[in-house]
Amino acid sequence: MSSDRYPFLEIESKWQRIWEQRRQFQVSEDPSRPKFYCLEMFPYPSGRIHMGHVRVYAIGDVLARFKWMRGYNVLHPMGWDAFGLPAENAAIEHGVHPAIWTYENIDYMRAQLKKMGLSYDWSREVTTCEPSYYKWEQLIFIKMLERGLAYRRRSTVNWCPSCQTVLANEQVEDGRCWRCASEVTPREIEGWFFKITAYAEELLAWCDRLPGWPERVMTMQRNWIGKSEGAEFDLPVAGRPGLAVRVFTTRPDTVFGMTYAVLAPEHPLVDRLVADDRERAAVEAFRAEVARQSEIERTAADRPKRGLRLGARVVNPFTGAEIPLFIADYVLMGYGTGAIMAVPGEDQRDWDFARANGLPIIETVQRPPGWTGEAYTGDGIKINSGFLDGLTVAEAKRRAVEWLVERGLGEAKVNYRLRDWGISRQRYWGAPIPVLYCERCGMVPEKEENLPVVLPRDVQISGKGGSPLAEVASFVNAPCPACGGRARRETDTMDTFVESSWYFLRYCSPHYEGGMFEPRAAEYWMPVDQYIGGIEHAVLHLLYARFYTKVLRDLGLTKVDEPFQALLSQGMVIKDGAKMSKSRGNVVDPDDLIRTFGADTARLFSLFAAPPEKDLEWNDHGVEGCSRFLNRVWRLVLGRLDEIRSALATAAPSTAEGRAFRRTIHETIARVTHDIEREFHFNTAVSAIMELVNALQAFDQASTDRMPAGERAALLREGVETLLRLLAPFCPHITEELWERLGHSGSLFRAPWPEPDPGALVREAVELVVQVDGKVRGRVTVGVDAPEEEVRRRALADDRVRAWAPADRVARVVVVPNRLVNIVTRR
RNA sequence: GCGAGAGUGGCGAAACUGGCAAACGCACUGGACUUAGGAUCCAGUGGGCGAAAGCCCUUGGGGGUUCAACUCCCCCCUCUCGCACCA
Repeated sequence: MSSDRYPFLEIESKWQRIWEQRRQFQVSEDPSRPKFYCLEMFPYPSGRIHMGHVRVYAIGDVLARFKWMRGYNVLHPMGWDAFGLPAENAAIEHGVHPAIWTYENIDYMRAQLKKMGLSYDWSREVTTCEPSYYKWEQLIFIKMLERGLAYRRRSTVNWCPSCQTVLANEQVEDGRCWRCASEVTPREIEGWFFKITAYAEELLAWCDRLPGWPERVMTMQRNWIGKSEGAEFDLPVAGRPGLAVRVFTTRPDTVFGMTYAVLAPEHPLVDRLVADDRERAAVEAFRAEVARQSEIERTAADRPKRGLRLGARVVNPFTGAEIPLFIADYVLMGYGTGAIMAVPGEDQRDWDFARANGLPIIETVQRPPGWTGEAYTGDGIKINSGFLDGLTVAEAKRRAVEWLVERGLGEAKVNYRLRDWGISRQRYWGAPIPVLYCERCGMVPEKEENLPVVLPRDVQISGKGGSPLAEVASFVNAPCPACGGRARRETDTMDTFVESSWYFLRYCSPHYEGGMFEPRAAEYWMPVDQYIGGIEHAVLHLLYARFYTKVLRDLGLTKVDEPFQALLSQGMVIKDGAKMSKSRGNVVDPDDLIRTFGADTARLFSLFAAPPEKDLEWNDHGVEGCSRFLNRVWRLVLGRLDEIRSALATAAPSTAEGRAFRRTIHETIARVTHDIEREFHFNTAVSAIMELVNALQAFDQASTDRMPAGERAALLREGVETLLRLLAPFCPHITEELWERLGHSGSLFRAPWPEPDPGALVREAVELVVQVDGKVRGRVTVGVDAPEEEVRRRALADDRVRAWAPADRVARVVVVPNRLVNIVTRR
């Protein structure tokens, strides 16, 4: 089975060694050359790489090597997102220290990646759990603290009972922990936040200015930021001067349709509004009922809305009318003011609630004719709305806000769904938050010269809850940086998404000791020209990194507004229709794959089987096909080695057959270049290369006697050398080896990417399809750009065409130059 | 419910700004070479009718625009992903 295969194991390790010895992919800033920063999302060192890694790194490597060959100075780094919970869980389960577990995994996975033959500058490897790395984010934390961008507050947060820590909003999916899928529960806790909301508007605005990002991701980010424009104003409580319910609405035009108002159950005003013990008891019972529902139940679709009518009433300032006031579970304390005016005529939720509770419904927008729906949210002319009558919705919104502002009752207001990023984690394996709590001075940041605050190694990790750091006296007890008195260190660590929010900057100067990164290096390399990673980070890492970059910019550290120029979000690797997972037993192990078929085959298949943004269905037979293809290339080149080596470098064919073959070569160059550069359609680029191999083989077999030997050899050489160069980014080992065996001394990756020769692309003649009434009935061969009259005459002269379209029935002839002729007939 | 994307052979997929649907690969069938082959090479392979030449049909369904529609427009169906009481 293996005797006919090319010796991929030897060849691959040989070239991996040579590239490393030559430091082939080490780069430095070189202003004389255009730069290209190619980055794939760095992995978490979970233990072993999986097929998803193989795919994403193969995609990045094709791009990086392609850019190398096109003359770019390519930064292509790799590192480790090394802090995180699995390390700590491993410690709890197996008693191994998180650091040891992490570094062992890194060593293993680095070796695996090296076996893939990836063009990384390994001298820039970054590991985020090292003090020399997180030192700088501690420094930035202090600077953010000074500017109010980092702050501490008590709040209700998402608590994962299994991970024993707080989660950011972005890390909760369907009410469950993004990592372990446990149901999260609300918990009142003191914690640290980054003020990402201060950048909501800018993050949103730039969503329209990143054309290199997939629309899908931008839409998810826009929705996540969730900007809504409207008005905020007071509804005075009837008979309680000085007390008012502040409401937010995006539809100030509908104020005349307000028939009741609603507070969130936990709204602080509720306690002041209850009239007596009986009402208080009812409120408490209602609150308890709401609290019993889990997050998942609360957000389930079509949940009936439940509410409790309070004795207090509020006044609609526009009409002076007193309306009832409720607390209800469909109003959330966390958004807007935690209170709404209810307009059942124009809001479906209010409509549902009004119907269930027998409340009146007033329509304030003229329905379109034939309207049969319930609440109407479309555009139209205002009715039943006092001074707003006759206006459009947009005009009425403006006028209503003016009215509020003139009377000092309210104002225009923009709300965002985005919340500040909770970064405190009550866990050990993360970067310490560099602040202390002094008995006299209160909260005090660590002095810059004392950074890094190093995470101690010697801890007891029990998993019992609470940060294990709290038990380490030598860590916790430290002098106050302000007064020198007794202080206790913060024992929360930072969310690991903080490390990944700036690693791409660290790669620019990974050994720089004067700061986060060397400004000149970052100015040269940033932004990342092409970022590649999974869609699962659409509102996690990709939003945090954008935010953090803007913070660094505003601290004067970088000039870039956005970290990632372009984003390619690759699909999953699936097998038998489902994501690969141990429990399904459909996992393909990259080690096995590389051992059996070699890295070039593994790379080729993962690039060929599907376009990068789509899911890739793994198919063992398909892998064998790719292996077969590489063996064919191997035999093709070695079988003609002497002939090719003796040939002239370029061919000037004297025969039509030779010219046709040379045209195929150069058309392939154009196709492959276009597919890689413009579209990232590596699958079609590979198929074009396969077609070239087929053409080479056909030429090799057919041309032996019919062509001068020198011409044949020169064409074979041009074909084979072009093939190797086009295939090089995909399968770097076999192509380097064959390139060397052809007698080249330098690396293939120092050879320029081929350019199509315009002269070779010229055709003398083209075959046109002749259609009659849109159906193909014949073909004619004419000169390129033949005059329309001639094309028409030749098409009509074709025997078969005449049978379908006799001269007397021809109504019209459409000629598309160099493509086809369509003859339209009268019936 | 809202938003985004997608529906093409037995399978993964191609088809540039409307111009030969199914490139390339897998699988399958037949043949060659072989002691043998699951290696390699050659031929075939969307469906139907036909001995063949050829004819008809076919890109989720239905309409439309056009000389010409996988591609553009309208309606409908299905699937995937994201958001989901955000006022």
